[in-house]
Amino acid sequence: MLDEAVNLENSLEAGGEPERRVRDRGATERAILAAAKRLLAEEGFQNFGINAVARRAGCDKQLIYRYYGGLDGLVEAIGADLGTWVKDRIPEDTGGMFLLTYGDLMERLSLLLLDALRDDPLMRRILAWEISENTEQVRRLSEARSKALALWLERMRGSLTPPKGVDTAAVNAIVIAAIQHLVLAASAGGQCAGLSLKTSKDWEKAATALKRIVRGVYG
Amino acid sequence: MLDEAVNLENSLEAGGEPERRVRDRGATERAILAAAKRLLAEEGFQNFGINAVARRAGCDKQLIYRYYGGLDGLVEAIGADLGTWVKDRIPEDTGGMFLLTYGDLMERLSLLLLDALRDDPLMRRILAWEISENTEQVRRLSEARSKALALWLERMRGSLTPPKGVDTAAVNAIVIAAIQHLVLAASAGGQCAGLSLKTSKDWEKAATALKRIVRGVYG
DNA sequence: CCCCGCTGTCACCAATCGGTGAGTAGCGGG
DNA sequence: CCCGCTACTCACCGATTGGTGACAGCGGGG
Repeated sequence: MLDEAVNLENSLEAGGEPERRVRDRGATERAILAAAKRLLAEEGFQNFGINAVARRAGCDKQLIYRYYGGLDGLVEAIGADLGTWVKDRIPEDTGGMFLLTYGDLMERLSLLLLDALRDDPLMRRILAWEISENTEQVRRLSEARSKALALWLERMRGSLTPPKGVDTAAVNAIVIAAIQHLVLAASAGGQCAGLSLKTSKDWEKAATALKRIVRGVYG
Repeated sequence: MLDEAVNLENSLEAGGEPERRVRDRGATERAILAAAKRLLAEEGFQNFGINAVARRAGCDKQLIYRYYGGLDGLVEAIGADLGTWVKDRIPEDTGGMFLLTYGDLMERLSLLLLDALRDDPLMRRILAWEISENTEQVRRLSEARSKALALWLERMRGSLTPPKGVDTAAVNAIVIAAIQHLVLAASAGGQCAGLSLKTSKDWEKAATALKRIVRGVYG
């Protein structure tokens, strides 16, 4: 998949013979999808359009219309691809520790989510997109992302029962919101609410504070 | 200021006589700024451009170049205008309660910030902009917004000393991040991490959870 | 074998973008 | 009254956008 993308991309400026493309619809489709994902991850949703994707995929935009029915279909394909996100981010074992309290679990999950978002530019861009626009396109993508996140959380939680007397849904949503905004702000401007978020030392402080907050509610 | 803006805007489609504009540079400048702020607040940064602002202000874009030196200058003017945000949002008295603990203060501040952001579309759009782009334009605007927020927090805090043993800067940054993301997500999609944020009942639940979190760290 | 279909390319469309230079219109001072 | 300064408008530029129709070339089935 990646090889094909690179090949297609380079075929634009590769000197020498014209380097005729192989006629392989499947490969082209995958190359387009890969190019779209890379483009979105690297450049953001601002300049994400038919022309840009076609340019990066090294093919004509007409093919995007033909194979995906336009940008909407392509975005939908990206959303469908997001389902794989979960599998990649689930450690098989719990790292030797088991029989956790809910507090232990949420602390661990928070830090895992923080790290996962920190090195997933595509997810970050989608998150920013969700916040900035409210088109049908984005709504579908948002739904896919949300479902993936929910599934991830559910898998990680296992069979642990949440404590009583606390609105865990609301509390967890706020914790997740904090994590997401922290990562987004850091990724965009290197800081959040005056807190610098550049060096790994900065992130340690943030992680410590996050742990403290989670521990504060869940003991 | 508002009257002028409305007047200028309507002068486009107002039937009847041409409704000649008065030649008043100051008024035009203010009308442009007001139009820009309204446009940004209502439409977001996506379609925020010279043409759109001029269209909404009911004047030629050339005037924007002349009076503000282009979009950058106009954005800068918006940023400068953000300084007034603080004054509008500071209640004169502390509502009868004084001599608060730091926990009391942060709880109150959190809820105030939540509400303030909830009914300030311009601030929300700027926030979303900060997260989605990293141009010099946005960086300046971000700085102005950040400074306004910091000033607001400082004014509200008064002379209360923070507790020891806690990285209040980091913790507060995370709390603020949570609030901001909550409001942004709600404004865009009506929910955040599976938590619905539409009805006032939804928001009560969120506020309660937020209070619980703040109380958890600051006692 | 030829022909049809599928893959891929190219040329073109109207609309909009940011940006600029030249020209018009009205107010105020002499 | 008239002239000049200034606020303001208009027309145009090249670039880019999303979108469409026509065409080229290879390959497999009749």
